[in-house]
Amino acid sequence: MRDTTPQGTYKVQALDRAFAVLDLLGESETPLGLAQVAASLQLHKSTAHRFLMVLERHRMVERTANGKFRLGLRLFDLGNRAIEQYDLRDRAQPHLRRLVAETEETAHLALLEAARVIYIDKIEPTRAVRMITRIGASNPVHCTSVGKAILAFLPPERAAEVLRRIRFERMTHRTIATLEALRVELEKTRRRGYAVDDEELEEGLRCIAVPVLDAQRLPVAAVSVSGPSFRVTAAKLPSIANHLLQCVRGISVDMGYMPTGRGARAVASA
Amino acid sequence: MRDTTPQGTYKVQALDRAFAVLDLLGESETPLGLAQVAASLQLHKSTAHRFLMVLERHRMVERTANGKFRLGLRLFDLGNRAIEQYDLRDRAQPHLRRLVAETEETAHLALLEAARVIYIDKIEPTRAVRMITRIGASNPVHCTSVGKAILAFLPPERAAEVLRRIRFERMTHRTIATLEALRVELEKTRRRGYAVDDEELEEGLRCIAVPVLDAQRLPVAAVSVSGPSFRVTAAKLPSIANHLLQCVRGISVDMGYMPTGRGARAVASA
DNA sequence: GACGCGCGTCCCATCATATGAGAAGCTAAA
DNA sequence: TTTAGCTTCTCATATGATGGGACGCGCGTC
Repeated sequence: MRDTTPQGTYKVQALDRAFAVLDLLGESETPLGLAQVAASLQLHKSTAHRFLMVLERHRMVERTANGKFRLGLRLFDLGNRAIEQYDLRDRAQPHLRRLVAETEETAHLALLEAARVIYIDKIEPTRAVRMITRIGASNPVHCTSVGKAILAFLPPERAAEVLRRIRFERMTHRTIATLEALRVELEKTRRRGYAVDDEELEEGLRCIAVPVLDAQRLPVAAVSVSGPSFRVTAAKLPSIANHLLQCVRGISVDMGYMPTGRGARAVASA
Repeated sequence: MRDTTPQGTYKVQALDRAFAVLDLLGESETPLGLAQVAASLQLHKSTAHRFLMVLERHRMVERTANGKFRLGLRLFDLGNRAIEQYDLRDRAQPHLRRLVAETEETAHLALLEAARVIYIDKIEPTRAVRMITRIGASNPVHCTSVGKAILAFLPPERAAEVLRRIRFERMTHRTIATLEALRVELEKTRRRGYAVDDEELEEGLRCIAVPVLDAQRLPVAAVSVSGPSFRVTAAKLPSIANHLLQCVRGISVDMGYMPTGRGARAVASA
């Protein structure tokens, strides 16, 4: 396994011990007494006591009515801040780079907002013709592969909400123009596990996308590969889709959404 | 006087510093560099560096691509374990969902800690405008309905303890600003059995809350319904309060606080 | 009631530990 | 190339954590 612990050096005994206490309390089903903590971690009573008091002052642990210790709510607070400021973008970037290297086409990372998709990152292959997309820009869901990828795997009620909001603007002669046609297309997307935009947003541009699923297997974003139709041919789609699936799986693991690297296919659940 | 300041003593410098680092990163919108951290906390570069390396080893912080630091996912993990131990949240959820279905407004579940309330769960109606509250966040007791709901039903000596700690920050022009005014409000809350926050935290936001009582009839949490003042009108309050009371009664039963489903009204004991 | 036991709290002399000055690296911009 | 700003690393020092041990409390047993 690629070890992410480059240096075992850098030690602060007090911190290692304190975190061991938190770990222990986190593992334990029930609150633990001072003596139990001290014994489990081979700490002297007085040492354990001091740590617990300090941790309590920081609300990292708290005491139950009978004086036992358990994890405190400050952790809950910090934890929520951690994922909040945590952005998908930084995590996804290395995976996107690899994807671009593999496919030699442009990759996008996008989020769904209302009935539009917003591109939060874009990676281009070095020698490709520049695409005109701008990070931060948005497009309607119904004519983008990222939009369809997210929509297809959203729970029905949330998908319905988005569908209601779509105004079927026509971008090219191939743009999906009706709710019914879109429904059919989403079903197709679910079955094959990836979404395709075949010149529906822009003439000559073909894209393919898969959703990034969170721990609840809900799509939080989508990754796409886009390129000129003459290079991104129908025959190549399955192979590109495969790279995409590997890519989003990597992202999910890095986000902590999937416990291990192996897990089943990221999509194709329904 | 019997000091409630449990311990100003008990110090472990290393821990205080480490938690200061986590606080800082939690406050900051963007990831911070080593130099920024060291400067903000008046630590020496090398000290800050050592701490960050250790924190990183424990996955309490992580580094962005450009080497800056932000909170790590271990905190998210521990934070979730922290609330798991109160299984209040899990047990309450179905009841909250029903409440939201009935009222079509946002419901919150909150705990009291020190002189603040911490939101541990939030359920939003499907088509509501999203509220900005973040799970894990906290607010002062005196300007929230959940805070007042808990405070009003706490035994006098424990309530006094909390009251002493309140710093009457003003959030809107309606925020309760004095201890006396708050006392009157709490008395009113006790009499009618539910607490109201009438734009005291945020302009245009009205909330109503009732406490969740444990087996000893002591409040352990509170449930609130919040919505824009134009929808949550004064006329609707009694009806919403009724739904709330049913909701917390259900929670109490599920938690094993009340032997049967019928028991008397959850509140209105005093 | 007295005793023993387990547990949490507290104190303080000792020395292991964290500390921080500073040097060395690294990268990007001038 | 130099400079500036940042991170990484080393090491002698004394600060700050450590843990032995005393104390007190509550509980169950004799």
